Formats: sequence, C-alpha cells, structure tokens
Amino acid sequence: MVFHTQIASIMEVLANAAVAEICKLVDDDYAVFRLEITQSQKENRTLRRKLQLLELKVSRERVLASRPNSVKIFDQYRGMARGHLTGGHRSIVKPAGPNAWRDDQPITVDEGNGTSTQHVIVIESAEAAGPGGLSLVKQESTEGENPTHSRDIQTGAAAGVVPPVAVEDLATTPQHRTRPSITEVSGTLNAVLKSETDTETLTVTHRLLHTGSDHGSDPERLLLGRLGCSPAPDSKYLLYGNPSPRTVHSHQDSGDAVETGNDLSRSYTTVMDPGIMPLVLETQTDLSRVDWNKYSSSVYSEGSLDKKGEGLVVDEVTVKMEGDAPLTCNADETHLWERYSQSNTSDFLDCRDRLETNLNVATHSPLHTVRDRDPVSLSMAPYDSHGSIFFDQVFNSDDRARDEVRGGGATSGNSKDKRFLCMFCNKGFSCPQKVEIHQRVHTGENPFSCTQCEKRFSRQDHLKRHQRVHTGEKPFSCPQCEKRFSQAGDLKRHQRVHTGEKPFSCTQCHMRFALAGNLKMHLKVHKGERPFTSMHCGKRFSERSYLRTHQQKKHSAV
DNA sequence: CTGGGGAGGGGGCCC
DNA sequence: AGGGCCCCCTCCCCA
Repeated sequence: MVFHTQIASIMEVLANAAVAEICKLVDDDYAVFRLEITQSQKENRTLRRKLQLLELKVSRERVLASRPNSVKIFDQYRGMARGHLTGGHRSIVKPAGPNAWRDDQPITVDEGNGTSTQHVIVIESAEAAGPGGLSLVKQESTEGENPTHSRDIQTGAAAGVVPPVAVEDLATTPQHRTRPSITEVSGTLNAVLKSETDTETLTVTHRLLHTGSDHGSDPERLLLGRLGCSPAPDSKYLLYGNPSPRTVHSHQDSGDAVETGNDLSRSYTTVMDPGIMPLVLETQTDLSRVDWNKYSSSVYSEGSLDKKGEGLVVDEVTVKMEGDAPLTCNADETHLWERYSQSNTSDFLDCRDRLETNLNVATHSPLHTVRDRDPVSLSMAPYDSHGSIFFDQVFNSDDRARDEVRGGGATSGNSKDKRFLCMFCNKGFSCPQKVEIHQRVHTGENPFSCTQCEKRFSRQDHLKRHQRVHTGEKPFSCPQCEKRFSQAGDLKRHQRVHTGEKPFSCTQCHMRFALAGNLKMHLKVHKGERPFTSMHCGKRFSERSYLRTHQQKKHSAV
C-alpha cells in the first residue's frame, strides 16, 4: 500500500514536471511564432512604404517637370526631393479604425471640372488614444493634374463623433498666392487650408476642418476611426487634431486674416521666407504651452527648406498652440514625465498617451512612430532646448550623461556644425547622413546583414565587427597573458585582471569591481531585488542566470 | 555571488 | 560624404 502511494506521488511529480515542460515549450513556440508574424508585418509595412514613396516620387517628378520654378521642399526622407510647395502634395486626415481606408486605395474626388482619381496613401495610425485624435493621410494625384487646382478630400466619421478633416492644400502657383480654394465636399466646414506665396514670404496656413457626420455614410471613402489616434508613422506632416472649438488667429508676419470658425479645432501657420527661410508654425498660446508642440511641430514640419532649390533649410521652427485644451505640462505632469522618462520608453509612451488623452490634444509625437518610421533627416536651427529635454531623457539618458562628460551631447545641436537634428530625439549632428544613421536607433532599421548568419546590423562597422565571430579573428592580444580578443574594448577590460584595477565601487559597502556589470549585479544584493522566481519552488533570484542554474539543478535531481 | 569574456549598440572622430 | 576605427557602455552567459 505504501509502495502504491509512493508510486502515485512520483507519478504526480513526473506529471507536473511534464506539464511544466509542455507549457514551457508551448510558450516558447508561441513567442517564436509571434516574433515571426511581427517580423513579417514589419517587412510588409516597410515594402509598402517604399512603394508609396516611389509612387510619390514619380508623381511628384511629373509635377516638378511641369513647374520648374516652384519652391521645393527638401525631402526629409533620405534627402529625396519631396516635391513642391506648389505641388499637388497635400495631406488629409483619415479617421483611424477598423474600417479605415486601405492603403493606396484610390478615391474619387470631384473637382468641379471633372472627376479624377487620387492616390491616397494612408498613413497608419499608430494607435488610438482617445477622442479627437487623428491620423494622417498623404494624398497625391496619380494622374495628370492641374497643379493649380486645389482639391479637397473629405473624410468623415460615423458613430456620432466626427473627427476633423484637415485638407491641406499646398498647391500654389509660383507667381501668385493661390486662391484659398477650399472645397467643402460635404459636411460642416471645420478646417480651412490656405496656401499663399508671394515674392517675399510664403505663408501656408493650415486649418482643420470640421466635417459632418454624414460622411460616415460612405464607408468606402469616409470611414470611421477611433478618435484620438496618434499621428501616423509615415507622416511628414504636422497635425493637430482636436475637435474642440477654438479660436483661430491670424499670423502677423504674413498679415493673413484667418477666418475664425466655431468648429475650428486648431490652426497653425507656416511662414517661409525665401530669404532666410524660417519655418514658423504658430498658433496662439502662452509660452508654457509651447514646448511639446514646438517639438512635435518642429519634427513634423516640412523640414529642410533651402532657397537654393536643392532644398530649404529651416532656420527657425517655433510653434505655439492655442485652445481650450492647453498643451501644458504642469508641475505634476512634469514630474510624471520625468518619472516616466527615467523609467523606460514604453512607460513613457504610456505617459505620453495619457497626457494626450487628458489634455484632449492630439499632438504629433515622433515617439508614436519610433518603430515604423523611415529615417528622416531634419534640419532645424537654432536648436530648441525645451523640446529636446523630454526625448533626451527617454532615449539618451545614458548617452546624455556620457556626452556631458565628453563635452558634447544631445543639446549640442545648436552649434552650427550640428544643425541636423534627429527628428526623434533632437540630437544634433553635423551632416544629414549621420542623422540618418543615428535615426536607425529609433527606427530599428538594420540594413547590413551578415552573409553567414541571419543577424542584421544598423551599421556597417558593426557588421564587420560581428563577422569576426565567424572568422574567429581576434586581433587584440593581451601582452601579459597572450589572451586574444575580437574587440579592443574587451582587451582593455581584460587587462584590469592584470592591473587589479577595480574602478567600480559599491556605495553601500566597500566592495569594488573591475566590471560595471558585476557592480550592478552586486547592488541587487543590497536592494534585495529578486525578480526571477522559480515556478517549481517559488524561490526567488536576483539574476536570471541564477534561476536557470537553480532549475538545472532541480531538473538533474529529478 | 563574483569574476570574467563574448558580443552588440551607440557616439565621436579621423581620413 | 562616407567608411572605418576607437571608445564606452550594456547585456548575456559561463566558470
């Protein structure tokens, strides 16, 4: 009888172990599967974006050929000429959501003088954050169009709440101000876009239009989306979307009287002086509200403008916001930002979303697009330090400290030789290529792949260094012990073994370490951090490797 | 736990 | 302008 009981208990233990093993295997497989899916989706998105950019380029070149004297906007995406301010390049706002437009879905636009098919590039909305948010849609004519015709694309929304539609008409004639031609296709006017140029200043006034809910009746074109969507990954446009009523001001420099409408949710004015070419995106607010918007607007403004025709270099970008939903980071929120930025990026993103929701402002944050954006080089100077702090803390907290030590750093972008700023973290670089390379940090782009394994790298020298793994090359040898290393840093680190140097000291005790990682691990002992728990016995460990060792011991014991 | 190495990420600088 | 290198840092793993 006792024997049977023992057998039963052993069987139970074995069964439990088997179940645990199966669970682990299933989890692992699921993780791999999910990774593969994510990878595929990412690749699809990348290919789609490339296709879209290609189409964009082709159609833009067509327009360029027809209007050689127009002002170009320097392409932020790999320096490719993006087109004309006077071209048929415009953005519209698409409600994001389950019924959203398909990418590249042609839509028909009634221009009054006929119907043409417009190629709509739907920029994916990163996420829905709450009411009022918008995603952007780039739209470009795919057929021969008369560039002087401004067109309006309408979008609508269903489900009661209608997201504003921004119709941005940048189609101006080179000679004169373009007629502020805004065609309200249907619904309530809630956004007005006006492009104006003259010989001295080019003023582009964007306003968001409020559309009627009847748009929702046409699901093919006007699709319901979740409100409060964050800006789109590929968007190179500035977007403010908030259906709340606000006042629209006129830009003093341009002298444009901007209509005020009850439904206007947001406005901003872009002024580009061909002489200095500042780009000022401005709405009314007090300075305390500026920072975030300044940053986001800066980042998503049309970027480098250069009067030479190659591109325009934006020398100044300032943005003011106005409205009843102040984009202010008050004391609490400032702490919040700091706290989140000190924790990690995902938390920070959460924080950002919350702020957006709470403030009822759809800001255009590059953070929403970190994963999916193509690298963008953006030139902006003088540098605005306010807007950078936030991202600096998030993305470069360590680097910043390091750079401070080195006398450089993210905030050094205001120097003349570092006027090319990362659109994600505002870090300054001396030339656009360096910005592009740097921005791979944010985009995750890894163009250099190893021929001998599947690994990919963002930089060529990293690939080269990696390939020593395959070649076994270890060019760095220790003069004391003949040990060899593939990296110079490894040798340097190793030599502390011989010198006895232990530069990392514990603040809690008197222990010293030769390696920073060892000190870090040691500190967990003081803190009592044991985040790794054994699923078998509940024992907790400060390091994953300890847990693994423990489990291996248990496993071998069984 | 501690010591130490492998390898990758990222910035700066030089040529 | 772009490649390459140096350097620092970090994570992970193993003894």
